Order: sequence, then C-alpha cells, then structure tokens
Amino acid sequence: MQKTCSPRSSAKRTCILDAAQACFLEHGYSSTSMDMVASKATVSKATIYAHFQSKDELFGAIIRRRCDDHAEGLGAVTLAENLDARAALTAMASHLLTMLMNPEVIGIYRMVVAEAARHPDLAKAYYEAGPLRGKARLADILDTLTARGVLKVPDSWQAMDQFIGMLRAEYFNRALIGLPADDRASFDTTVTGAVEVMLKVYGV
Amino acid sequence: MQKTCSPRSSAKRTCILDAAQACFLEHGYSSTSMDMVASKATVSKATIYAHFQSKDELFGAIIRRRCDDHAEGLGAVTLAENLDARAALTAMASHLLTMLMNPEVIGIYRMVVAEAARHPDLAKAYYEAGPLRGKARLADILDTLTARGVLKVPDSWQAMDQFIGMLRAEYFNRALIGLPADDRASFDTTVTGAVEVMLKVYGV
DNA sequence: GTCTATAGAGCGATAGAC
DNA sequence: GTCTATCGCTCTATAGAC
Repeated sequence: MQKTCSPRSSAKRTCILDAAQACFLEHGYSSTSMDMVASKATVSKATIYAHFQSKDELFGAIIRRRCDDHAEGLGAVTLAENLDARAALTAMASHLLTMLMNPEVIGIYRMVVAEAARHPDLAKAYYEAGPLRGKARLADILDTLTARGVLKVPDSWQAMDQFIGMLRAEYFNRALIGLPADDRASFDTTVTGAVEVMLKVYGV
Repeated sequence: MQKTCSPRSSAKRTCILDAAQACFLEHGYSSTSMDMVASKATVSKATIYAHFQSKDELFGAIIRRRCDDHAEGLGAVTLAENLDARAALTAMASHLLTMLMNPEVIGIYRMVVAEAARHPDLAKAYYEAGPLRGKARLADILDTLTARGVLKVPDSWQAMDQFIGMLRAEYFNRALIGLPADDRASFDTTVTGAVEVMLKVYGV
C-alpha cells in the first residue's frame, strides 16, 4: 500500500523494535545509543534510520506496540456468569497485579515516567492506549457486578481508582524503584487486602 | 575536620547543589550536562569536580539532601488532641497529597524511578530516608487513633499502605506522567474518597 | 579553590556505494 | 534496503595557570 514498499511488519523492522525495546528497558531512553540498538539487532545504524526517522520516533513506536499488547491482556479479563463478588474482585485484582508486576510493563512505565517532562505527547499516547483502556474495562465489570446485585458501586470510576490504587501500593511501588519485596507487603496480602476493603465498602 | 578544609556546607557547594537540582528536575539525570549545571551555578565545570568526584556522586548528594527535607515535612503532621476520626484522616490525607503533588517531590520521584535500574543503592537510600519514614509516622498516628478508640485498625501498616495507595491513585498518577488533571479525579475527590473508605472499613 | 582550555570518547544522523 | 565510513557536535573529566 506504500510507495517504496517498506512494509510496516518487515522482519528487519520487527527485529529492530525488539532490540531497541530490550536496550531501552535495560538502560533507559537517554542512555541507549543507536549503536547499541544496531549491534543488538545485528543491523547497521543506517538501516535503523531507513525504518525510523529518529531515535524519538523509534521510542514512540515501541511504546505504541507495547500498549496494544497490554490492552489485549486486559481485554482477556472476562467475567464468568456465576461468580460471587469476592471471587470476581479477587480474579480482577490478581490479574491486574500480575500484569503490573511484569518486568516489561514496569520497564515501560519507568520510561514513560522518566521521559514525561520531555515527551508529554508520548505519555498521553501511552496513558490512553494502556491504563485508560484497562480502567474502562474494569469499571465496566464493576458496573456489571452492581447490575447483578452482588455489589453496590455508586461511582465505578472512583471505586476503580481506589481499587487500582491499593493494588499499586507498597508491593508494586517497591518493585518500581527496584527494591526487593518486603515481608509486610506481598502479592497475596496486597490482593486480599484490596478485595476485603472493596467488599466492606461496596458489598451488599 | 577535614584535611584541605572543603567544608560540606560552603557557599559554593550549596550553590552547585541548588543549580544541579534545578537542572536534574527539569531535564532528568542523563540529559543534564555538567556544563548546564556549571552555567546555572555560575561557576566553572572544574569547580564542580573539585567538590564532587563525578556526576553520579553529585546526583546522590542531591537525593540525600532532599530526602532529609521530605522527612522533616512529614514529621510536621501532628495530631491535635480532640480530633475525631474523619477530621484526623482528612488532615493526614490532604497533608500527604499536597506533599506528593509538590513539583520538587514529583521530580525527585521521577528521577529515582528513572534511574532505579542503574542506581539501586540510591533508590534504597531515597526510600528509607523518605517514604519509609513518612509511612512509619503515619502508621503511628493510626495506632494512636485506635488506642483512643475512634478507629479500629488491626494492622496499621497494611491500612497505611491502602490509604496511601488510594491517595496516589489517578490524580497523582496523571501528574507523575505529566498529564493535566482530569475532571473525574481531583484533589478533593481523592482525599474525600480515601477518607470515606477508611472510615467505612476501619471506623468504630 | 577557582579559572580557561582542551583532551578523548561517544553521540545522533548522513553520504555514497551497491 | 543495506552496508561502511564519517561528519559535526556534545559530553565527562582533566591539566595547568593563578
């Protein structure tokens, strides 16, 4: 469909994206050089510039590609017909926290935070393609549970923010800044605690 | 107390630290050059290297200095004698969220997150000097409120994590990645919502 | 301690052959 | 499209005068 072919999903292009992603995740945006990416992708630097106009554009392409994957991942959170509130909330929580703790997801988030000041447009694209879609999906589930009568959530967006906030608390935050997990806040205590709070506040 | 004097709090040293902090906050660690710092501090680059061995060491000195300030700030959250639970929680929440939204605090946190992979020791120092001290102080307040009989918090550390998590949810997260505030999540709705949840779950 | 000047390395991006 | 070779620039860090 394009003039000089340059297919969006050529093997080389994918190879460059994979290599660049690995480099960015490991060293951050600014500290990753195009030579490093070229070396990792086993192509020449000029080839990279044949596919991507600049380092910034390469960075953006990676963020966009990953966001699509995240969105797919959260779309997979479906709701079995006859789950009670506790089971449904627990499924949502462990699915979400598992995704948040994925090293790739943490790496992308670190980069977005780090480059927020200089790439606000990228942060916006990331937010809308990733977290926002996930939140919408999960708020929808809360509304469904309310409609079924197993929960009573007046404002599903606010409740969702609180739910996600509790899941992204200590356990996730330590991982985000690279600290080892603590005894006091584990995966299970975080999930169970957040679910219990939701049940007490929004249970029928 | 040192050989060649080089006092830790010389005027030039403080001046360099102030300038470097401003540059790091604005451009991030990697994108800040020593020339920029020298220019902003109106000293020569060589003078900076007379006070700090490397760019890394300069970065560390700034983080450490700021952490002391944060700890002081949270130490100021004291508890009036006859506050009820809602008033006490609201005071804690607005004080904490105000501090979190401070551009300097956000900037420092961004840098710690961004450099977490390459400066794990710094992240640890930051966490222990900053968030950990704050959490200990606030968990202590929850215990006091429980002792007074106006709250019933079985595990003050978990409750504190959940409280802080809700405060650091959407409203803070958007600021962290540089997005403008949203209608749905404002300062007031975040504080009020978190307090209401805490009251419903841990109220007497 | 503080300056000017510069070394020495690495960066993003491009030219030109094929 | 892909390569080799290189430009022009900026970076961290240092040398040497004062």
